[in-house]
Amino acid sequence: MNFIAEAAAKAIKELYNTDVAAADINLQETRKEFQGQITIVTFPFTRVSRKSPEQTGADIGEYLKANVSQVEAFNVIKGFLNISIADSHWLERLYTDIVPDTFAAPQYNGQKVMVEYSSPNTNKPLHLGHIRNNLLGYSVAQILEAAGYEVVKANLVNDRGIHICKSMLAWQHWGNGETPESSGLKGDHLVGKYYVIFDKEYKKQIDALKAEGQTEEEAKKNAPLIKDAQLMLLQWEQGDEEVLSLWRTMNSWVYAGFEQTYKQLGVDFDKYYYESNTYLLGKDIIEEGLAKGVFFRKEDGSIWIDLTEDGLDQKLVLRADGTSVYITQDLGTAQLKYNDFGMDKSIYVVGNEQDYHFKVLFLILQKLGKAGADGLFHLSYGMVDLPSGKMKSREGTVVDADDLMAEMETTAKEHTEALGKVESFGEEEKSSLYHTIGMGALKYFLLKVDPKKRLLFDPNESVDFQGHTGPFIQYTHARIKSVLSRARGYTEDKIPVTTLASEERDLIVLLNRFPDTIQEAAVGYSPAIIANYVYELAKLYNKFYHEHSILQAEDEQLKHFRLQLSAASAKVIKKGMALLGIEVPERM
RNA sequence: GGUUCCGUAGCUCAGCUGGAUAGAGCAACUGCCUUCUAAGCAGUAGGUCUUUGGUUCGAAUCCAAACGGAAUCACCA
Repeated sequence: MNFIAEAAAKAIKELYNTDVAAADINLQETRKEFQGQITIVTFPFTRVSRKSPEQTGADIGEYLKANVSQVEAFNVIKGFLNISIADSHWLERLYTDIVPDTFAAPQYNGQKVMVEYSSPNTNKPLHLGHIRNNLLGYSVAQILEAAGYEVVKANLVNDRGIHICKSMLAWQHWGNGETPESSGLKGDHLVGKYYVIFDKEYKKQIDALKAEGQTEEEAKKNAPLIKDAQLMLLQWEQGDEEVLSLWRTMNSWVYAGFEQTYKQLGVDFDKYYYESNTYLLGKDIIEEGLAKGVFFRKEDGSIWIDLTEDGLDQKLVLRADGTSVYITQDLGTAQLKYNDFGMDKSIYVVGNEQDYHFKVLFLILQKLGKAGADGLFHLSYGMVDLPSGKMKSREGTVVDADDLMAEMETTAKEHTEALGKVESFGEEEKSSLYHTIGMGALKYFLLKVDPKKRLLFDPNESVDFQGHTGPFIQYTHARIKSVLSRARGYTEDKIPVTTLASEERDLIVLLNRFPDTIQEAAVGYSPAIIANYVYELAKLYNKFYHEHSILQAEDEQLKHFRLQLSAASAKVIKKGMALLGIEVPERM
């Protein structure tokens, strides 16, 4: 709608002899209770017009009508100038922009971006919080790609550390050689089971020591199990073959399990990083920082950075014994990623509980003057809470990812069967439909909310299938496809329609906004913007569908026009949902 | 205690680069399937936008303070 802003700027120049940049003219959509599609707020210009808001609006309106061919009419209500754009302009948009296959196709912007997401620990299965992370990361990657970036999806697997040793140790003690095959358990669940066992036994030992008179703190340190776990970690770091071999075995179980879950979720990665390979990185960066005077060494030999001038604290970056801490690794990994891909931007999809960590990490990289440091971004999302509060894996109050997905499919099946529309479907088509709908409901539920906000999930209240939901949008798509298939073909030619019904015009106006919406979502790293847009589109299409007959339109030409409009709507719904990682069925 | 984030209808959320009478969905109530898929459409009801100040022609939106909630401030990751 740039031409309106430019014309309005010209109008102000000629009418009031004042220069206003077109970009400074605030255009908004006309509210639906008024005539027109575009509204200019005239209050800001009363200063230069020295007239009332009404008169100013009328002046500019007259000018636009006289000088801009697309402007057909206008009305002024208080300080609002509502402009009606001629239907010919909207039809032009439809046929030259929206209908062609190239609509909203990515235009490479010359930039490369890495999106790191998922980044699981290998000692327990994925839960609902990980699902939000995975869906966000995958969707943001799709959105950035659609916005013109070259995208690398990365997964940094936390496959080492004390937590994995805990699972390994418990398995050695109480596993009796159990394997995924022998137990029938998915590998990640099997390993998770031993993590829980470790914790239970560890607590028993703590209680026993406390009964002997030790304090809680002492007991936690002195329990034999935790000492064994620490010893095992040391052995792992020294390359003890027995420990390494068990570690490899158990990790391979977990990976097989994760792969299955990722497949169900429909997410994937271009590059895997493993902490077992990266945990020693970063030490050369510490040296570099010392040399540059960014870091300093304390008397005990530990190395720190002072961030008090930036409103933060002093932060340890290397222990006195020369071993890494979390941030040491992350410094090294950031460098490794940049060396591998040389990306312009690097997005970390990590929960907001790590806000402080990333603030520090990015600040350090900037102070070191690292290439790419300005392109770092922490996509910080809110935790998923249950009505009872936070999910805690040790207390068993987590919503397991695999269980939840299975439940969603079952619920989708029940809903669908109750509606009795799938009698003609084959078994394979049915089960694939249930998966599509169940995952659609879950994904949409999680993605429609602003990533920054915390999310409340009530396991007792099933995810809806009606209203502002994934299945509603999927249904709208299937509904359009059904009409299109009944039409047995339609012309691709431009139909010489002259006037549009209001629902038709509204649809074109909304479809026309899709490319801008993608950009907006990319800038804000927000799938929620896409989710809300697609919902609005589906809602509007259903209104159109209800108000106007397509196949029984007044004449052949109108019928073809409405079929084209319907096909365009289906296309945008499908593309929009794909940006969320949600599939859309041909029929349901 | 310091820092950061959040507070919109009974519930879940949009709206936040300041603009018209604050919008959806769920739940409740009312209509609409002999007509292209009723997982739909239309309607009724539901609001001190946490509170108080400030800036402004104009504030849910910006600023400040208070209240309420969350996270974080580890030689854990």
